[in-house]
Amino acid sequence: MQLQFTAQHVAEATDYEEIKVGCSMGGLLEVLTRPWTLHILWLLSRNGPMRFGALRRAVEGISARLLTVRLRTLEERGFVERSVRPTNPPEVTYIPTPRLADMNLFMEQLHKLSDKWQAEDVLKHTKPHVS
Amino acid sequence: MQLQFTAQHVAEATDYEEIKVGCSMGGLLEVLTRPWTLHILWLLSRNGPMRFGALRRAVEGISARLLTVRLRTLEERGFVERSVRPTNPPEVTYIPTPRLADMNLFMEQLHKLSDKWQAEDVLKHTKPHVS
DNA sequence: CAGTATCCGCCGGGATACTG
DNA sequence: CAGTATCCCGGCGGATACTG
Repeated sequence: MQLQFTAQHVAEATDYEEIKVGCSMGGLLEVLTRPWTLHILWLLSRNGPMRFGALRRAVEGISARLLTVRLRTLEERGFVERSVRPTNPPEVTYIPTPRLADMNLFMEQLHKLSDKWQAEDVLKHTKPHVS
Repeated sequence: MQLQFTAQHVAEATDYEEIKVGCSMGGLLEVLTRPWTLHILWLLSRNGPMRFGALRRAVEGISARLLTVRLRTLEERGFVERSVRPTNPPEVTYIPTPRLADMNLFMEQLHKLSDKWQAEDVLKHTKPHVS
């Protein structure tokens, strides 16, 4: 949209009450922003299929219980497929779906942006005064 | 890894433990996935500048306290600019920055995806059996 | 209007123990 | 290995009251 906003825009910034968060977007955001969720998706979309244990170790600090809960939700939402090999011991692998591949596109974009912004912030922080 | 930002008195009530991801992405995700944050950004990036009250009404269910906390963080991270007109009553407007405009790009993508996925899910639900 | 200060209830999520 | 069941605590965030 627009990059620059003038004082006029500020003055006009009144009655926006009618605009709400879109329904499908709202539900999606609610799921994606639960703790660890994006981290899990980020790992799976970059690494490809991962076993439960590997995921558990990669997502440092998460408990088994919560990882299970998150993966179940992601499975319901169609972001991962759960593949079980009933061996002994069992081997459960979580496989990214095409839907997750779609998400990977903009997760990479966000990753690039985060690098760019961090670089900007570091510059600003190490050079607080203009000489 | 993470920039130190201090808004002690305000932030201490919402002091999340840092999620370790090992790159700039981690700190960003940690901020963005706090409750309401993406909703706020989504609204601002679509609507342009909004006043505090309008934002409060648009982000249905959020309390004034938490909205303030979130906006402070977003200001520190450079996603919004806070503009105060010391009239009586005061008029405070939150203005999207170029950085938020960058984010808008992939938020729109995510929005499109969310619509697409919802449509898919509805189809799958109304047509459980393939004829 | 746009916050801030204070209190406090609730539940998300960790820890632990156990199973197929 | 990949979970599930249960208990329990900390702190997130809402509610309320107040101010410039």
